[in-house]
Amino acid sequence: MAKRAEMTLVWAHLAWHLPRMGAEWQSDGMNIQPPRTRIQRKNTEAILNAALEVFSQHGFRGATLDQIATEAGLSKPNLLYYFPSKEAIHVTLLSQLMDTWLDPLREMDPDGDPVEELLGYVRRKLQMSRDMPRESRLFANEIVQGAPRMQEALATDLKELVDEKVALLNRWMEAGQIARVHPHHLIFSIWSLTQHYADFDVQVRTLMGDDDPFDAAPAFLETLYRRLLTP
Amino acid sequence: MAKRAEMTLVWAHLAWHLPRMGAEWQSDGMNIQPPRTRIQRKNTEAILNAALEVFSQHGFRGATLDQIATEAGLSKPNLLYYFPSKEAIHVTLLSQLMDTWLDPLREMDPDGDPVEELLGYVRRKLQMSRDMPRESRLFANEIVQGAPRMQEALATDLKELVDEKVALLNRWMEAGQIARVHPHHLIFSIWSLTQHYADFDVQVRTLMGDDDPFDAAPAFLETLYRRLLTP
DNA sequence: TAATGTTTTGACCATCTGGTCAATATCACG
DNA sequence: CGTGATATTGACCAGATGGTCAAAACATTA
Repeated sequence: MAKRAEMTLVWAHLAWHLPRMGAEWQSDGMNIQPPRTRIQRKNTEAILNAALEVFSQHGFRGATLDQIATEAGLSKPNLLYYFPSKEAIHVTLLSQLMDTWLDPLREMDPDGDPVEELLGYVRRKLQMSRDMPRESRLFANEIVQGAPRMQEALATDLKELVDEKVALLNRWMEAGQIARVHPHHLIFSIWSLTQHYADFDVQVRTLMGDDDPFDAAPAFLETLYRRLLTP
Repeated sequence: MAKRAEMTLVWAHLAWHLPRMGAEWQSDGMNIQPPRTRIQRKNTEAILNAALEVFSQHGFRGATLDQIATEAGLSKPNLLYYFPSKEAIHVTLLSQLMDTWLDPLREMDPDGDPVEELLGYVRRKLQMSRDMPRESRLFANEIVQGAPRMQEALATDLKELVDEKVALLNRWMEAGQIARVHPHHLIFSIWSLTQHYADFDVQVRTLMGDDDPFDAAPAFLETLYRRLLTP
């Protein structure tokens, strides 16, 4: 089972600012607690939320620290008190959200009914496009532009998880429990079909007028995948 | 039949620079010829090609005039001799490519065999992702960020064409020639499944290793749409 | 080749933007 | 309440970037 990528020392930089720290958690080696004071917790949270908003809408380069700071209700220098650079905010966001993003795939259960497991995955993924469009667009922006800050994660964490699930799909196909299709392409199809509703939201809504795309999407995707996968 | 969007006076700005012009084409009212001299043709072409490269990779905000100029083999002021601003280049690119982008959909023939027409559309669209990934990413960048410079075109030209094809799909479904599915979602599915290979190229290739995604994609999509659409 | 139209460029400018820093304000706790 | 730790800010800076301009170089053609 692919492990969740560790949240590797996202807060390490704060150690720079912070003169010396209470022994109870300094001595503890790897076990560094993220935001320590009440204020730190509140502000880092506000910053990451603001950054998600701004980065997802304008991309890394198109976002400015001033925008993020304003959105977070802080001054720019104050922002930079919590994160050492614009890039650090972006990287933190990406790695922090990576896990959440992959959870639906992780949940696909080798012991469940194959078609239902896949349909469940599709459903969860669609739900995520509906509930977390900003996260979807954050990743879309990053990957469309060649994933300059994420290739590492793609080649390691993501690949590991995908390889594992591809193997599972292959087993299901060999057992005749789902139709034989190219497993990688099957997974890509689920990603593209579901994330499309978040990433291309403007286009979809412009073309559908008043209809909410998410009304009919679940049924459409269920039909599609039942017909594709039923052996 | 939805008309091709007119290339509305993309070159109008050049009229500013150009002192006075020979009567043979000045007097001709609307009929302004795009690049007039040999050099103009060559340079505007080089600029648009360079801009496509740079914008598709970095997005509007992430691209710089210097990058585009260098890529085009010109100096920055020289660039601005041909286009009045960065935005003008971007807009020109978008509207110039819009037509090409929609051609595959236009070609879907009301009098052909429905399933084959749709499969043909899928095939053409996939081919375009393979042959014109930069164009795909240019649009992806624009739309993910809310289509700030394209909403107009989406709501008019694109909507008109899509409405027309949705009507066609509905007729086919009522005649029992293809399975009944939500026509808008059907079209979106084709867009997302095919463009995914261009827009998320890095991710797809990272996960597939040495396999070329475009080897198996046609068969995968053919299977998918045959199973979905065969009544 | 002179004259006119066209293209190219170096130098320059204003603004934006990521980031620094020293000083000040606020907080937490003995 | 005092004191050290934490948080916030105004002023500032350097480099990047979109864009201008006048002058120079180059073409074209009469």
